[in-house]
Amino acid sequence: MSKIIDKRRSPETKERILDAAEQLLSERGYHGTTLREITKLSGMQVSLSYYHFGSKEDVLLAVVERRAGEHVAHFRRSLEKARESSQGKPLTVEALIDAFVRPALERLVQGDPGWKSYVQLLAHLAFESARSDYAKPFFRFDDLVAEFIEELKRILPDADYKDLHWAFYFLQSSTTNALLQTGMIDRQSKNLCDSSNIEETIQEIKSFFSAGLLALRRFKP
Amino acid sequence: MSKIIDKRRSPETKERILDAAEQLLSERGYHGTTLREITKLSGMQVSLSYYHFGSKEDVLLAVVERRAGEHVAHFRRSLEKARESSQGKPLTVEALIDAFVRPALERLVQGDPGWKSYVQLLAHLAFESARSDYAKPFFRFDDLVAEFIEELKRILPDADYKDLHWAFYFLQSSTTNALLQTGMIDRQSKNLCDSSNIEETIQEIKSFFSAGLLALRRFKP
DNA sequence: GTCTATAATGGGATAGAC
DNA sequence: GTCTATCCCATTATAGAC
Repeated sequence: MSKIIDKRRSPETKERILDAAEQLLSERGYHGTTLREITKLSGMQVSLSYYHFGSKEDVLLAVVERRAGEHVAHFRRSLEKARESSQGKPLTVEALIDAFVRPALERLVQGDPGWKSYVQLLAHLAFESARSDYAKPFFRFDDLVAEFIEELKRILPDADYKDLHWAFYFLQSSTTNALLQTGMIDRQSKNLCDSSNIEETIQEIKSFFSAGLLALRRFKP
Repeated sequence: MSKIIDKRRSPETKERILDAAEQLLSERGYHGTTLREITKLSGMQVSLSYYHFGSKEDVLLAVVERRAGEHVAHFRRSLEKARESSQGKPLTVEALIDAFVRPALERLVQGDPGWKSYVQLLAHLAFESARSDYAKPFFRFDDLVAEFIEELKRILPDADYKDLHWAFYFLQSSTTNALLQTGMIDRQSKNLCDSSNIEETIQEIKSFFSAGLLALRRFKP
């Protein structure tokens, strides 16, 4: 009882380091962030990050792994819910797109700032996976994408798989870019568009991409 | 005549450093690249990069500035050519999209590997401009985008400016992502789609986005 | 599990001879 | 304009006391 606060609680320490790492990695990138900054922000010692995780790359790994399962599960539930709502009938294209873009985009404005950092970090990693070693091990979304593509094929049975994949890829690109909230579209449109408005973003994605997808049906017998 | 090769030619030195910097910065990012690596790859001394440019950030700046003028001019010529081909009549949506995506995408496969590095570096900077200080000063594309939007409005006079901006933003996102050649779509589609095939990429972008854009016309009076 | 101290390396940047 | 040498500091990572 000599101390009011007992700092010796490993679980909290780990979480605090991960929280700080998540924030800084998403803001500054892997090479732009140091363990000193991370541990300083978390109020911990540098050596603790080595004790708990092993190396800098392991910290990044732990940051991603901490939420990865729930994140993927959220997508899957979202697709399930959409299917249930349609009661056996094929989904509408809009409902499918909504089920795909909402789980990630809503993280930007819902409660926990850690989730916002997480999805933005993932978005950056998706783009950096083109070049960087450390960004590769994180992408287990292929199965999930395959499920969405299959659902699309059910809605648009006469569309080519190839065209469907390309279209879905464009949807992914645009959604991932929207997650970053670069402010580019606000600037380009002289604030006619508001990328910080998530419902506006989702609505524009849905109406544009559903039109593009539905067109795949029309001219291909 | 005591030496066969006279290394003391500043113009060449600068260009060599810029060539190496361009390549490494596009492959590894700003924080992931060191001046030591750059000058080593170029066969020069570290101190020369300071003599010729001033700082690491100035090297990045010089890399971008070297080609920026020609790059923007290339876009503008591309739009001009499309207008000329249409002989006074409004462009087709497909022709406009082609004029926008081709200048950058063709750099990936046409001759000079420096240009490929340059456009990929720019693509990365576009995404990093969300967070990184050093990436901001590079984007002078707003006027260019405005011209494309105006041309779109001429083709689709009954479409909202807001929807047009969002649609064009999705086109930009998808094109920029395609420039990175992450291989994601190839993997997701089990090689049904080939992102290294530039004509396939351009064709898919054109057919998908022209359908989406044309739909903006239909349901909005 | 947490701390202090320190190793070992590599980073950006500069001085000064040639 | 180019070279060698070096400064100074930040970085990842580890050793060892508590």
